[in-house]
Amino acid sequence: MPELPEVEVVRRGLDAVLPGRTVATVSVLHPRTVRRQPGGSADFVAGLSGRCLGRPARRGKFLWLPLDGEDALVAHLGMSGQFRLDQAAAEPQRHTRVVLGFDDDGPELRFVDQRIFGGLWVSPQGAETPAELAHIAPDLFDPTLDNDQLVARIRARHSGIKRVLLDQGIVSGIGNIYADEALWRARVHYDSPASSLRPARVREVLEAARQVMGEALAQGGTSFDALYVNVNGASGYFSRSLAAYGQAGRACPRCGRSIVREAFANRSSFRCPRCQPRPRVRP
DNA sequence: ACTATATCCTGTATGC
DNA sequence: TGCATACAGGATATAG
Repeated sequence: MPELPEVEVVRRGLDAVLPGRTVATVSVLHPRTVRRQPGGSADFVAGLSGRCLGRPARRGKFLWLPLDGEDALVAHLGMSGQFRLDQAAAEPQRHTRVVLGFDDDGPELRFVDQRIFGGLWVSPQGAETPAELAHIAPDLFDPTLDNDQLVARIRARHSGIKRVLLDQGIVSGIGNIYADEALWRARVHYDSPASSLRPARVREVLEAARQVMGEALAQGGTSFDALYVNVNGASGYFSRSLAAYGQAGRACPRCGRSIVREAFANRSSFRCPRCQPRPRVRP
């Protein structure tokens, strides 16, 4: 599942190949992929054709490519979205949803997405920051992030700490994997009320999230299967470094107790029962 | 305003 | 073997 490190790997892959190239052809193979485009496929094609791409930017899990002029192509990978750069003659991947061809001999850009939770759209005047992302908070690597203000916002929430970490309007880029890993590193239970954590504790959680995502990025991201790969189709290697996420029944790398899996908000949460005991104050 | 949940989607794994 | 069910979980609309 692409979270900040995986999306950043993709951004870097696109950055190496796309800037300065001009879109010649746009094929929308599944309308759902452009569901956030006002005017649908026709407006998406019209908005991209003939445009020259700039350097890709990212906020949290969102990517965007400035277009010549002031607009931008915005992308979210969702659960299973991939950008692939392949020569036009190469066999198309199953679940290819959108293809951009260019006016040169370089590779075409394919958006492949099995589950279609991802999407693409053209944001008018979105080159600087797309208006549709106004509600997405800065991520932990954003130089404009105000860490003290973030700590205060987190502590102002009446919800469990993991729910708050996953709220992209508070801090962006963290998903289920890195939330569990950060909480394991900081030895915090996912249901600890955010408002009950001391500021220093919240800072520790954020620093743990920053660290684990930084390490994951250095290893090319976390891949469990072919659903997350870079623009060349290669997997990242961080899954072998996970301490908690997906490790139910395996020994906690710190204390040896068995990691447990628990239902959490229609999904799963993994923790060490000894390092991350349930807090006395229940939410 | 804030919080929680249902929903979208498809391939894979598991159970009977 | 075949069928049904659970599961993976991003963002968002909607309900409370």
